[in-house]
Amino acid sequence: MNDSDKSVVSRLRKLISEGGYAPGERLGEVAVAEQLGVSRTPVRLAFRTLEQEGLLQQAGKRGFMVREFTQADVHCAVEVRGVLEGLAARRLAEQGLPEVVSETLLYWIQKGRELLEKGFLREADINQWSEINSHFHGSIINSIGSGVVADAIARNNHLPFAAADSIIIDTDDLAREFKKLQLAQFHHELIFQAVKHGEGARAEMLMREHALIGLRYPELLQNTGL
Amino acid sequence: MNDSDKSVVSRLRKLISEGGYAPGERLGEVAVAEQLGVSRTPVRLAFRTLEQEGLLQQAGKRGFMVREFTQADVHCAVEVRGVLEGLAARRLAEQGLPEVVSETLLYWIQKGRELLEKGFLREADINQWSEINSHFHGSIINSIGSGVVADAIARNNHLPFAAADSIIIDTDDLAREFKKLQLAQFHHELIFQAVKHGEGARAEMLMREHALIGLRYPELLQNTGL
DNA sequence: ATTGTTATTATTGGATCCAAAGTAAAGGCT
DNA sequence: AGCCTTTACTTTGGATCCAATAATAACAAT
Repeated sequence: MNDSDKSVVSRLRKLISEGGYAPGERLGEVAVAEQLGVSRTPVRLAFRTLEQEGLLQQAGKRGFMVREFTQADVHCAVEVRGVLEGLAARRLAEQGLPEVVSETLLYWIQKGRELLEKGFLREADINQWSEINSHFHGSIINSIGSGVVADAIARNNHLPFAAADSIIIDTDDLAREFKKLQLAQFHHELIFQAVKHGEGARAEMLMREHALIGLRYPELLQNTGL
Repeated sequence: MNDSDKSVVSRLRKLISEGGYAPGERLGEVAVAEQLGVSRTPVRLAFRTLEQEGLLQQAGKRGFMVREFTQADVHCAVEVRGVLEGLAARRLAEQGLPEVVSETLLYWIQKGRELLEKGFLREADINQWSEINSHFHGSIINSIGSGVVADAIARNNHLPFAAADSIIIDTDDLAREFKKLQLAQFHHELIFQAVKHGEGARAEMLMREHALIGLRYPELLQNTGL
């Protein structure tokens, strides 16, 4: 298992988002370099990248520290993804859904149906949903004729809790997660419908609501019999 | 007038956005380093930062090139700013406008009034408006209790044409620019009103429309007698 | 002549070295 | 004894060196 294959950036990103460093902790170049078994140079490069991504922030005049996120930050990050993906969906609806994109979206919707049709969720299904989900969203984002929106979303997704596939939190309560995915799948189908019919405003609003699934839905799904 | 004071990042950012390099042009580390009179190291660091900012992109497997932007990119970048600032305005309206923020916003609104009340525009006024404008927007963005939205906006603003003060384009037709600023000022007042009264949806929509001033308004202001 | 292979060159990535700047610590002065 | 100053040390920024790799050019073979 060659560990040095992965770039320093992604290794650090992983370490940070998995809590390998405490929030607010100051990161020294030498310390991290030794820990990762590389020299200071790649670490210095990585720090700049991670600062731009928002995972690190400057610690006074000296070096960087792990950025700490509040509950409000999490909420905002999810809303940011919502409005940005909403923008993408609206534009796609407004400028007309190309046939190839339509087919792609339908393909991933179908994949989602197949995954959920057995009526329950196995732990192994989670990665597969993640795949399906990111393809569905990616297809929309990348079909609006400009990479600017996709870039903005990608940058936001660097915040670990903001990424679209952070829906899955609780692997213990697979029944509830199944309900969540069922709802997400339904959202996908609604969004496709709206985009297909050129209903920009509806597509945008559906997408914005869709983003909130991971945020406020858990309690509701508990209590309603849905 | 020490030129090496400014960091390599900002010098390069300026060079790129002012067209010092052709879009699509490939940038070599050594060439740029020599041009700026520094070693390769700070240039390498800067390239990573500028890549994250979206001004550079990877050129195949080797190095970076100046990213080129289409008309669609410009349009999207402005809309991205619109939805993000719209989100900020909505949240501020929803969670209630704190008194200090209210006073700050009123202060900059007043400054705007004073700048425009003489009924015409001098070239020297442009920088002042830019100042007023960024303070107004900044106050909203930074008052929602999380830096995530502000960060996303800041990253988007790195695209030179997306920044909020890129309203000013035409210094030749100051009469038309005056009309534009008058309208922008009016928008500011409307947005404040909406936020003040907790009208989240209205505040959001006004802000989104406000972002489009630099994009589609020129022709209209020409023809309507407004 | 064209294509495939090889060799040379250019350019980037990583490591190390040196200088500059900041921080902490120790000692002296009031 | 407390505070200020000076000194020592830690840490980062910049430059240079070496190695790895991609691009290019040259050469050979079909």
